[in-house]
Amino acid sequence: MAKRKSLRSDSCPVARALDVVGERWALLIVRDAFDGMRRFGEFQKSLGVARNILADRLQGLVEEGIFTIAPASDGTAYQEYVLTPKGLSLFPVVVGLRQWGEAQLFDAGEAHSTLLDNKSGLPVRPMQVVAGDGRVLQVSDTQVHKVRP
Amino acid sequence: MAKRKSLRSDSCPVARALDVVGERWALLIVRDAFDGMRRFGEFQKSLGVARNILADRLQGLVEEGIFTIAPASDGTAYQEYVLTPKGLSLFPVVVGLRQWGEAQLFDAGEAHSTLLDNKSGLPVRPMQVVAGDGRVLQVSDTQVHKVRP
DNA sequence: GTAAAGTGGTTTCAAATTAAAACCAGTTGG
DNA sequence: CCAACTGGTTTTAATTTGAAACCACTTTAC
Repeated sequence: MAKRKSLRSDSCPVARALDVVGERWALLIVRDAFDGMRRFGEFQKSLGVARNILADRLQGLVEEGIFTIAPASDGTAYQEYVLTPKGLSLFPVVVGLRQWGEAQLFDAGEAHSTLLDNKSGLPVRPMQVVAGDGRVLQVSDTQVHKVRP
Repeated sequence: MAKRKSLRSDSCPVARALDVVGERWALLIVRDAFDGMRRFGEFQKSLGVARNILADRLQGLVEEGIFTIAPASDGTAYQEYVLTPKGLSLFPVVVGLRQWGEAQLFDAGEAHSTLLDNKSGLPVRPMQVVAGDGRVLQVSDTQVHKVRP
């Protein structure tokens, strides 16, 4: 196939975002990091992904500033992959995907993991698009304001 | 390469969601649909994607129940791709990606499109993870409650 | 009514990407 | 100090991708 067209310079933020994290493994790695994983081997075991692919993706995510490489926190000479603020700010995206998956991709009665608020132990609220005055918005309540290309 | 491992049966909703929409074009097609596009040609022109790829992706999204095929609304014999409720419910995911892109992938002063509330004409609020009692949660305020695998 | 243009694909083919497995060097544990 | 662990890289083969050509049906223009 011809080389993938880069969307990095697209004026649409969705396109740019997907150019960076819109790949089979990227957000799963980030999800695992939200879950506390930091080591190459932890990600590899959790995801079952080929090691070369994982190495490539992690390097890409580091280049994108989503992870940083830090010395291992257990005192060994190994390294860890730690989320940057840029990576941490993907939290709402991953939670949105999680909730969509929970609602749309599981049979009734089929078990799945859930995201809980530590303080109350209860599930978090469904993600919603909210206007400045607090109204919950549907697609039809919004429009994209385009800038000149 | 070996055939891609399916995540369809993974107990993590994030993994299942990415198995369905975690592909370069899927959410861009959905984004265009949010923007009012319905015809094959509209998507093709907007995305610049090869037609065989677009045909394949649209067929997959129809099979997943994210789009339905409907007769053209302009009275011609052609067809249109219309979002189902399942597809419409991806709205918070796409908005989350948009806002992450806006915040992290544009230089200061670089123009980008924005999502506006029709009623006020103002940008929508940033997506946030919120607890039942209304507290805004960070990653560290939450944990995934796993079910038996 | 017919020809040209538009719509919505499918087919073909070369190049790029992916994955599995083997391999390897430095580190750690016993 | 030797075996196992960690974090990769290399090799190889299959799969996926994309561009372009092709095609059939529909609509529009004349």
